[in-house]
Amino acid sequence: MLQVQFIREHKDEVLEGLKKRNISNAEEMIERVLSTDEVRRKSQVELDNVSAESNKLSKEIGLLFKSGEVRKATLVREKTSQLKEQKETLSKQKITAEKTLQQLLFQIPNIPHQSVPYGQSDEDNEEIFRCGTNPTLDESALPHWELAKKYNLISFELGTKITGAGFPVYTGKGAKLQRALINYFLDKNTTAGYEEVQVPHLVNEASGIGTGSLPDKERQMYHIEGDDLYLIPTAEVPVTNIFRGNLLKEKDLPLALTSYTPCFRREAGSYGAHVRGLNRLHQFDKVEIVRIEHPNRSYEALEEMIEHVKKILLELKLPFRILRLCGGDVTFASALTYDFEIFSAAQKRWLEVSSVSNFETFQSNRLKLRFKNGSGKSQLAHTLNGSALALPRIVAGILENYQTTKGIVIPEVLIPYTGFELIS
RNA sequence: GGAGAGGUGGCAGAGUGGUAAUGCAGCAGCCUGCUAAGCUGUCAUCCUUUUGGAUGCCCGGGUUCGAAUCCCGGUCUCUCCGCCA
Repeated sequence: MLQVQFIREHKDEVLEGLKKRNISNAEEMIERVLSTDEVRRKSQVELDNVSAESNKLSKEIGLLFKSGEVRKATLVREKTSQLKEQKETLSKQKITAEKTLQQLLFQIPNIPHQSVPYGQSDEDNEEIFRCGTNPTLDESALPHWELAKKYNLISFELGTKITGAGFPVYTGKGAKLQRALINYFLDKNTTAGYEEVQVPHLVNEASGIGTGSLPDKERQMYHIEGDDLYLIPTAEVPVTNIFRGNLLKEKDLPLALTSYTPCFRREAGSYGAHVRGLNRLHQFDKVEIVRIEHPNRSYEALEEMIEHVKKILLELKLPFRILRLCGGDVTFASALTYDFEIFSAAQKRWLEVSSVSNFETFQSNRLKLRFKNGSGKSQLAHTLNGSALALPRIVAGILENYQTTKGIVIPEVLIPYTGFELIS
């Protein structure tokens, strides 16, 4: 959430940012924010004045009673009833304005970083890096869902039976490969300085709001009605919320955490051929990295995260590219996002396996996540996160790209984790 | 699930109707010949921004001229009992 003060003082910058996101009614939105803010401030001033007056009288009454001047005290007391009424109306006015403002602010996305390119959709994303050669498979090459069936690695049917579409069951070496990847990712992340944490997979409303998953994207999260909890769509939500409401010391920064969790997404309305197999699921596993940074070096941190994810994909020897998301594609809360896509050779398409973002103060403002800076003032920290990495599409990529006539070859770095070299 | 106790600033910790003590840490300044001590201010948020004012004691209501303090509802934590992986 942007700070009103920021919008007030950087109106043009905000408008430019919203334009980059192709928000057509940006001017109208901002005008409404500013006018509501004005109402809010005005009613606050009025309320403050009336309250000051009534406080003064209250004090007087107290003193009069103390000195035994009961009659005088009663007289003054009569005066206060009018003020009380005024106070009530003004306070209602103020609260209404505050609530309206809050709702308006909830609807305004983060301002994209200056390096974010203009664009409408994912087609306008800017490729900034490409690595590895796409393997050329022969005619008999199979997509991963066929391979999964052939080698008994994943059963989509079983998942459908137990739960529904999009909830696969991993079996035998498929399950083992999955676990190997999780351990491998966690090891890479902890070696790079991220502290491993295990967090709840259900979160409350406040946590959802804190990271920006609520209130706008309720449709993406599964909601547990009876207890009013949400299944996490990503570890980002519980992990970042560890620090909700914290006032950190400057020397505590940066904080770096990693966590493995399953992720639950409703993905309402997305069906069809390109969501086959592991391409898009309602439940999947992911290892996430999260950082809390000093604003001065959050973009440096973002670069470090990019390099880190890059290194992992290079080790796995999967062909990949990095995209800088354009204004039309960058997510609501993010200022700058880089997507990593691997090339899935049998499907002949790119699959997103990681998304690394800097949210600047957008989340920390909601979270009230601050630190005491050098001059003793509290200041909002920057939050960042990224996948390192999402499992299913990595599995898809390995199955497809590493398929041979003998079977599926396990990438070398994973062999210590799987305990086998070949799936046949 | 039942019973009891409790939730106060970054932290510690007073305050049981008269408007948030005190200590530690932090920040700024002053002073002082020794990595220290002392003094002053600052030290939650918002508005005005110059003096100032308002709000804020887990959340939401209520009583009162006035609520951290009293009443009602909720929530979380701790202790005990019960149940249990």
